[in-house]
Amino acid sequence: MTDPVERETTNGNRKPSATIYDIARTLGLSPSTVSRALNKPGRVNAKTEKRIRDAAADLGYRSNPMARALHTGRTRMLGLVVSDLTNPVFFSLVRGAEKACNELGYTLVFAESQESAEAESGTLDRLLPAVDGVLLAAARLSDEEITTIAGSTQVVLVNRRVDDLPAIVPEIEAGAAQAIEHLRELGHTSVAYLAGPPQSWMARVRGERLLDHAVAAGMTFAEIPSESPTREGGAAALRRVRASGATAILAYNDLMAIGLSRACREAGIDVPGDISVVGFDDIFGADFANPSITTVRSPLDQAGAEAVRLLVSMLDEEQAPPAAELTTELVVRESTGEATSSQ
Amino acid sequence: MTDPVERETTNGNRKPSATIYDIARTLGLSPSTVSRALNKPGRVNAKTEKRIRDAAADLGYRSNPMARALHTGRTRMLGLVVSDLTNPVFFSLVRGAEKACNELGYTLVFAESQESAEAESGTLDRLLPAVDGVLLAAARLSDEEITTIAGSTQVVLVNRRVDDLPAIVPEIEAGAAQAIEHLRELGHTSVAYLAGPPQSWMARVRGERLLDHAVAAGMTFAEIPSESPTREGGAAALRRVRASGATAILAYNDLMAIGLSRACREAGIDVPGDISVVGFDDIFGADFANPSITTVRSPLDQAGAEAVRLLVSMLDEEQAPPAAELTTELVVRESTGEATSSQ
DNA sequence: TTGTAAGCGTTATCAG
DNA sequence: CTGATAACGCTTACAA
Repeated sequence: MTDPVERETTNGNRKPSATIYDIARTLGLSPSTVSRALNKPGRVNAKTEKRIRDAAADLGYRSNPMARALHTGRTRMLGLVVSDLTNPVFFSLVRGAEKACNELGYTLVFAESQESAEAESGTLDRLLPAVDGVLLAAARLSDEEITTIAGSTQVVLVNRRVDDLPAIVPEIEAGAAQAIEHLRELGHTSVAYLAGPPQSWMARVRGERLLDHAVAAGMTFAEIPSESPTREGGAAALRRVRASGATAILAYNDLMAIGLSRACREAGIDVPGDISVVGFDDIFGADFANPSITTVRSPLDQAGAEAVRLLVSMLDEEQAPPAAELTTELVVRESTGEATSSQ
Repeated sequence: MTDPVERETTNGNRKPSATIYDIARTLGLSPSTVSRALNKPGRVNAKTEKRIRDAAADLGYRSNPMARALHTGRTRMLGLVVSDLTNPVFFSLVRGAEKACNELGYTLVFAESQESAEAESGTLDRLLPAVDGVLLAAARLSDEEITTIAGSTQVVLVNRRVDDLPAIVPEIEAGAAQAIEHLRELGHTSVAYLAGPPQSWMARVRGERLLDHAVAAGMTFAEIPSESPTREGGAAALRRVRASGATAILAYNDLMAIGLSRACREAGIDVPGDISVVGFDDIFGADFANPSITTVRSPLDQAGAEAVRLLVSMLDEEQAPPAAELTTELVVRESTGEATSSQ
């Protein structure tokens, strides 16, 4: 086992990279001095520090994160758990998170909590002990599961709230208000919410706020259940959408809005001529869909970045940074228009 | 430092999770027995093994991957480096890779090699020592940079070739043939390739193969440069596209195809009436864009999964698994039509 | 079948 | 300012 040749075979072609011991040996110093020089600049004689740095560069030294982690208990890795990579909303989230991680010197570890919690537990079991904390953007996890996770590691929720756990959630109230106001201006008096999955916190809350504002605007409001928060789910809801008699539909997300408006057109129902459709999130494609989708944009990339910053500040036991406002914005496109009195 | 209270404060609320020592102690066994029981089923008395497993579950034990890695040299983490998360092609890649990782008991670590190699080196420096190997789907990395990386860790390239490094690349030849054949059948005799970035291996090779087949089909072939492989890049190429006089455009990717065909419509040029547009990849949105895009689909999710499997087999020094054929498929939609003799 | 002990590469404490 | 030395949690000869 101490035989270098033996190690090499188990290592594949990965040459055993240099350690602080190697540096120490070639310089006739002690490993602890090397460690200090590399991590605590200034606490070591300037000249020796330089010699050490040069030697390190020479040998192509890179500190072994595992060894460091073993001692410090910190891996400088953050986990990101999302529920469904198929949904483009997560792209911006991932992107924002990855960017912030980089800036803060962290590495992003990735997991998709597909399907049931059972199925994914293997993934989470592997993920959790490897990271200093996790971002949870997993609508499918139950509150209990989340509480459990929060018991064993630092957690920041994204797009969801559970108890008092730290969470980054773009404003929902304002978005609902903007959407309803837009429809009101167009003369709609009868709207329906094409709901997301009942287990989804965000889907429920959007529905609630939409209801609030619709009522306040003196509108008729119906809630239409759906099979899944996807394009297929949106399309499949067509019958109930028609049956509702509403002149405007607020879909839980853009995926459903796209699916629904396409299904409408295929059924000979004009969007927005016969019916208006509003989505949420402003995902990739909402602008070039046919019709393009009027939507309430959520700054998910910012949310990802904010969540990372919050998590890191928690790890460092600092004051949380002043959370940037994650404001929502109505983007008006082709899928909404004047209410038709006919129908 | 041995004081538990002291540790707790540095740990935040993360309760110091149980170790094999804890299990050993509560059971009056030795740590090595516990380790064996958990990792080498069968090499320990069945009854004690059960006791150990129960105790482990009881204490909520999870093995510390860092500690294990320190000894074995294997972290069971794989890196995935992509060049630009903004491009939806990568979604499927990430998804496929994540899925395969799960199945094989690996964890996926994620990095975006945005911008120049300089900027990202910090990221890579952090990533490389933490993983057992990397998937490189980074068109922006130079061949030299890739060779360097391959010198220090196991590497599998995706959608690209460099020297003899292991690579997963969906068939290109067939895709080019399919696209050209489709246009030939529609009567096009004059086509142009809206090129991707010259540094991109895939962009160059697609151009070459397209040229081969266009020539073989007796077509006129022009290559149009572009600013960037994005929707904006596609739209910005409109002038040169018109100037080319080609009746059909083969865009380097769907993003460009979408951008171009939209720009055409806005300029009053009908797609496919006046000009046909073909894309590559079949990204999310290609089917609901307006017009929907005829495209050569690459199975990027399969590619991601295959790449992971290949990498893992290399790590285990096994025979590479019989690589599944990554076949390409022409998806005909609205953006292509009969060639117009006018123009 | 089980226990003992060494070592993986760091960091941190405590002397010199 | 620098050098021993003891952890960190786990695996694996080797011994019992």
